[in-house]
Amino acid sequence: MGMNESTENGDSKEILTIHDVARELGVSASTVSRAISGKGRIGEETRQRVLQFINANSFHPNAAARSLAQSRTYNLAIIMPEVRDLVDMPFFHTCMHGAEEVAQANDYDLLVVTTDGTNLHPLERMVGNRKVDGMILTRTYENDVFVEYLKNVGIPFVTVGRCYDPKVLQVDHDNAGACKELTMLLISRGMEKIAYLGGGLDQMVNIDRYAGFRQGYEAYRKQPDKRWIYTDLVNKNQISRAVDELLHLGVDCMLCQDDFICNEVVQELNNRKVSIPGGMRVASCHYSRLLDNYPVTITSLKFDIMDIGRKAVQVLLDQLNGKNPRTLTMLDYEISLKESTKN
Amino acid sequence: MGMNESTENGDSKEILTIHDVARELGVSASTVSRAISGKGRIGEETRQRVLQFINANSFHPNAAARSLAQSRTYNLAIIMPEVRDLVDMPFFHTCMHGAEEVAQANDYDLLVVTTDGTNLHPLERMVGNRKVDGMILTRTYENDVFVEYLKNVGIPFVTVGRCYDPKVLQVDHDNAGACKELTMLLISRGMEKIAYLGGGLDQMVNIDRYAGFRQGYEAYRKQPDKRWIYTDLVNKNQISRAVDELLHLGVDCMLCQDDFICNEVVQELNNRKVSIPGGMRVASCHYSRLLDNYPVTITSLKFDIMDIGRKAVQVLLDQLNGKNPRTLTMLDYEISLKESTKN
DNA sequence: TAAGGCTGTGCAATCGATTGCGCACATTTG
DNA sequence: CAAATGTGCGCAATCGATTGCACAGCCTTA
Repeated sequence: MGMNESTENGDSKEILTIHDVARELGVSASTVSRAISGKGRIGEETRQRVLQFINANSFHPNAAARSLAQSRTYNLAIIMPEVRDLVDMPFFHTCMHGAEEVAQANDYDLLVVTTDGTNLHPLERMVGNRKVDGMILTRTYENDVFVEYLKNVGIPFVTVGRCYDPKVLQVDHDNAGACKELTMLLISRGMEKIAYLGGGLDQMVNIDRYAGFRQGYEAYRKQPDKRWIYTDLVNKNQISRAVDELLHLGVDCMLCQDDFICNEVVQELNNRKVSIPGGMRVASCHYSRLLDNYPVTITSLKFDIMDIGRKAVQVLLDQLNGKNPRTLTMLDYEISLKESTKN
Repeated sequence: MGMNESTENGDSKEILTIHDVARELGVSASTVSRAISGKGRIGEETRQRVLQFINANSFHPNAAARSLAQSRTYNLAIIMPEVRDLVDMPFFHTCMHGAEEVAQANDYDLLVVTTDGTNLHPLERMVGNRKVDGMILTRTYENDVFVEYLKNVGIPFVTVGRCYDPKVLQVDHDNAGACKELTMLLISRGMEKIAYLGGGLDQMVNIDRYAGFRQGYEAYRKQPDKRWIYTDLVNKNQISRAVDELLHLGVDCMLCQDDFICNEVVQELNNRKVSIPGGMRVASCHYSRLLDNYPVTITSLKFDIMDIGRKAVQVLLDQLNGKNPRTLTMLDYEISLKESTKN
């Protein structure tokens, strides 16, 4: 071995530090740091030399040391509901992937944390720990404990979906606007008696969609009959009964709050041999591939869920970088008009 | 203000360091550290006093500082496939939640990283960074680049699902064993001509299930007819054609590699007005709620997917803690015998 | 040509924990 | 009672980056 100690032995298993790099290049560690960060004064030539070496040896500065020095972790947490309610997990997961995409593009990492919505402990640990720079809350309720806690400790965070506190950073689709537009469209297509099938008004999204439905009617200076409106459907039996009652009442169209309810409604109609759209028109305020199962294509609102995660991270990063993002970010939607509402 | 400077001002927004705690208690930082970690020599009384203070003030040691000192991050990464193939994302997500559950229980955090399966860059960053102590690979292929890379750099990792390299830590359900048992059960129930509908033999799980099917036949010293066997079904059309052909061949039973294929098969049979189990028996080597949509209940294998994530983290933690876990961990399954295979 | 400004770089402190070592005191032992 | 052993705790170095400050060398400018 004629070479010096710093010989790389075949494959470079040893992970370099900034000092190794400095020594190798005959400069000081500060210089290397400045070359990487681009902050501080440094000669252009030196800078290139360092950068080149770093790329060639795929050096990455130790995350812990950097965090400690900068008080910044380059980590974000996304708080997910527990898996129990599997039905709408795809929403959260898709959202998560959107978040991860943007995080990764900005050299941030995303920690997943699931909670039951009441136990603050995991959050407290992360906050005390200083393990993340900010958080994304994927599901919040009225007077949410997490929201209140995070406001209190002053950690940057964003809610996915509208938050009861307008001062909190939040990203959402325009659920109300979308449902209003859809309702108006249905009315304009000649539907006179539109039933609304919803449930779970403890969640903002459901509140907004229902409000949108009402606004759609109001825009035409009309009123839906109270008997056409359900806002407490949470299981199959209730939906089944609602469908029965609405068929008796002779409504034109069943506007479903979401894909699950819509899926049930379509099946109930199938079971009763009611054809769509011949015997009944159906629309959904949210699309998912659940609605792909049927021979008839379903009119629905389409929200790009990944976008919500992407935007949430963007907003959070803006906040962390001192740009002041708008408090409420509204995302676009699309109305997909299909056979199920042909008149 | 008669009190000293360290007065807590209403709510304690300031995050404490170990030194603050030490000063407050009139001990040294080392003592606090030892009280928390339980390592080193420390008097029991002091220990309790520190612990009590820490709990009362919800102190958590700074993660970055701890990482730096210990060269341990208490982070794990889970590498997820890209969202493109949404169909089997639920598997990965469920797995992720299992992993997160055990991680959280052990005061570890879980980073989600999605990759396209070829781009090493995100992994290289995490390794160079030292941002995680170990990784979980949720999907691996023959001679997987990630597996080879991680073996090379010597970071602890576990694969979800069987790995081509038997020396790698891996956690899986006993797919082969389960399919063998299911096949035998079907044969024992009088099915003579069992068709196998599968596809995607580039993935271990599919290879294993198919192998299990063959073993089930072999255990009875029988052979399935070649024409009953499909191992290349990847889209609806192919499945539709396969169902046609198999109906012509007059098979007894259609054993489907997974829930998606099974779902298609059931629909195709419905479309052709073939009743189940009257006209054809159907079984699936994997259950999901996709199979809940039908009036007839479907015989299937049930694997607890969260378990696979849980176990993956357990194995990884064992590895990190110096216990030598077994290389291959096999998980239990359940055979759910339902109407669809009544003879 | 001396004074002042600018540039590139290194020194050394710092972030907040962990941990080997040594000291003081208490307890046991011959 | 002196020596040996054990216990509890503090000192200070360490992990690997970042960053304010000082200094050397060069370029302006009067």
